[in-house]
Amino acid sequence: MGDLVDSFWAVARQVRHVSATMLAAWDLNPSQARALRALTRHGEMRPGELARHLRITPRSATEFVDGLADRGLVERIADPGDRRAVRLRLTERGASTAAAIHEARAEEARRVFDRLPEHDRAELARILTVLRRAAEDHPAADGC
Amino acid sequence: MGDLVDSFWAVARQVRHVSATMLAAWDLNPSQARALRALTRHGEMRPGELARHLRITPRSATEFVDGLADRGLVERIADPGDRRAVRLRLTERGASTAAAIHEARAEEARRVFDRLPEHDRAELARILTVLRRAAEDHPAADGC
DNA sequence: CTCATTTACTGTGGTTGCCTCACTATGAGG
DNA sequence: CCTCATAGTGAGGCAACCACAGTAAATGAG
Repeated sequence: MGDLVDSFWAVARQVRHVSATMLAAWDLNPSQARALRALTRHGEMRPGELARHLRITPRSATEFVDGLADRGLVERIADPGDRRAVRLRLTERGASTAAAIHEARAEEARRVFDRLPEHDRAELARILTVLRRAAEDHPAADGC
Repeated sequence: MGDLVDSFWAVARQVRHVSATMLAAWDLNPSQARALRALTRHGEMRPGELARHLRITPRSATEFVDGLADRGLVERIADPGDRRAVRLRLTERGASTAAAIHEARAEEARRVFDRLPEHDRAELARILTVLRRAAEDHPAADGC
């Protein structure tokens, strides 16, 4: 039964490896990719909100945004209603990068999970969904 | 299909969280636990070997061993056949700690995977094993 | 209006967990 | 011996986070 955890981690390592290899192509680390993704999903938001989505401190969100802004993927714009605040918006380039990454994620999934027969893949998806549901007493952070 | 990866990570986060909580009880981080485990599994070994098992550099292995030695869980003993080398041995306390962690891992697995009906758990185990096998062209690192 | 309190972000300066590089001591082959 | 490889480790660095404190602006009580 501890074996289940072992197997789980073994597969997780594979997925992470494939994933990291893929992201390297855009010179982004996984966290930055997550940030990009949260922005794509939920649209314009403030650093504090981003922090909550990624489950990091606001201070760290500032850094992530710095990194993404340096690469021209997001821009900080003034919040019209609150002059303390900043709003984060994907640039054109940011949006297309996010889309490309999303596409590549599917490819990545294929590379790892294609070894499974169709039926098993569906089973796996179903079972993981059950596990996932079960834990989401607290609302979901944005995916990894 | 990218959903599969998402679900996978969502569950991975759960397992990691439960796992980290558990390890905190021993004041060990996940890497140290892995080291302990490798030593339990494969017995006495040298720091270089440990590094290979954990897929870290030999330099980092030195640090891990420092940490474990400080806690009295492993000891460095002289290699009889090579005076440059050191052998790592679990102390009594190290061995029992490793056993306790192993036990707790099973408990942890139960806590996450117990929500599944018996049948699904078996299916999951089977499917993960297939995925795991498929990737082990290069030999497995030790768990986690 | 005015002042205390709260909120939003960010500068400074850790800590952790790894790495690279270079060094010492030792072993192994010609 | 002398050279070259190998085992472990000291020194120092870098990335990804964190906590704390500061600044600027909003908000609410009197």
